[in-house]
Amino acid sequence: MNLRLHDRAANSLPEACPGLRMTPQRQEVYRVLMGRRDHPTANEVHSRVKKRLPNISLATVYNCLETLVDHGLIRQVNFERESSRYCPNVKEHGHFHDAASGAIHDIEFKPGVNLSDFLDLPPGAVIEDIEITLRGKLAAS
Amino acid sequence: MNLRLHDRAANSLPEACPGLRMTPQRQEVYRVLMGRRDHPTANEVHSRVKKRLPNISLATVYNCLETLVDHGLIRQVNFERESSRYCPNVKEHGHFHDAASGAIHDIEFKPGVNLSDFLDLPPGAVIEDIEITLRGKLAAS
DNA sequence: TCCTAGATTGGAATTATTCTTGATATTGGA
DNA sequence: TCCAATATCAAGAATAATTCCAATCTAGGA
Repeated sequence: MNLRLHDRAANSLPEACPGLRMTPQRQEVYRVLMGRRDHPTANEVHSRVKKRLPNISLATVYNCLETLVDHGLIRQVNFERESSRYCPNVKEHGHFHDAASGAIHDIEFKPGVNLSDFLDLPPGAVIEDIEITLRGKLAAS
Repeated sequence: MNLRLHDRAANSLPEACPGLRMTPQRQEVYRVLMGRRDHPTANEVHSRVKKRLPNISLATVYNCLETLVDHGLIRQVNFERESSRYCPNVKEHGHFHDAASGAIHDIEFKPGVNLSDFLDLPPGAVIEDIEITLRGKLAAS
C-alpha cells in the first residue's frame, strides 16, 4: 500500500504557491488526488470531486488539473494513448502498469543512480523531464 | 545521423513474418519508415506513402501501422498526448525529445545494465515492456 | 476458375481534450 | 467600503486523432 509516498499528509493543502489562487475547486481537486493515490483520470477526478462540489464541471476539473500541473503540485501521467492520469507524487519517479489488474504503481529510482549510468545520452543533452513506464505483471508469489 | 540503428538496410523488406500478408500498402508503409527514421506520425507516413500509392487511405495507413506493430516489425511511440509516432527500430530503446528542434533521437541502453539496478521494482514484477522518454535540450557545444 | 478470408476504402462515429463565451467571483487600490 | 481589473467557472461547441463500419476488392488455395 503505497498511500504515503512523500511527506505531505493526505488531507493537507498544498503549500502556498506563488501566483496560484487556491479556489475551492482547485483545493478539492488536489484533496481528492492526495486522498487516494491511484492515478485517476480527469473523469474519475470529476466524479470524486462532485461528492463535495456537485456543480463542478468537467471543464473546470481539466482547468484545475492543468493549473496544478503547471504549478508543479501534481504530475500528469500518460500511458500509451489512454486518457491522462494524475498523480500527486511530484518526486521524480516512474510507473509500473500492472496489465492484470490495471493498477499503477509508482516506481522510485534507487538512490545515487544517474541517467547516464545506463543510457547512452546524446552528447550535450540537458535532460529536463524523464518519463519511465513499465508494463508487466505481478507474479502471484 | 542515426540513420542506421541496426542492421536491416533502409530499403529491405521485412523478413517473412508468420501470418502477415505483405501487401503493397504494408510494404510501402514499412519501406517509408525504414527510409527515413525520423519517427513520423501516421499522417506524415500517409503523405510519404502517397507518393508511390496515391490512392492509399489514411485508414489503411493506420491499419498497416497497427499490423506491423502487432507483428513486432515496428514500434509505436507516444509522447505526452501528441499523435503517435512510429519507429522501425525494434531493439529495446528509449527516446530523447529535443524541445528546441522537435527532433526525436533514439537512446540506447548501455550494455549489461539491468532495470532493477536503478529502479525499485515491486517484488515479483515481470516487465513486458519499457518506455523511457527524456525531454530536454541539446546544449550548443 | 471459383471461393473465401483477409485487406482496403471512404466516410461516419467516437472520445478525450480544448476552446469560447458569458457569467461570477476575487483582489488591490482609491 | 466600493470599483475596476483580473481571474475563474460553467456549459456547450469545436477539434483532432483514431477507430469503426459497410461495401468492395484481392490473393491464394481447392
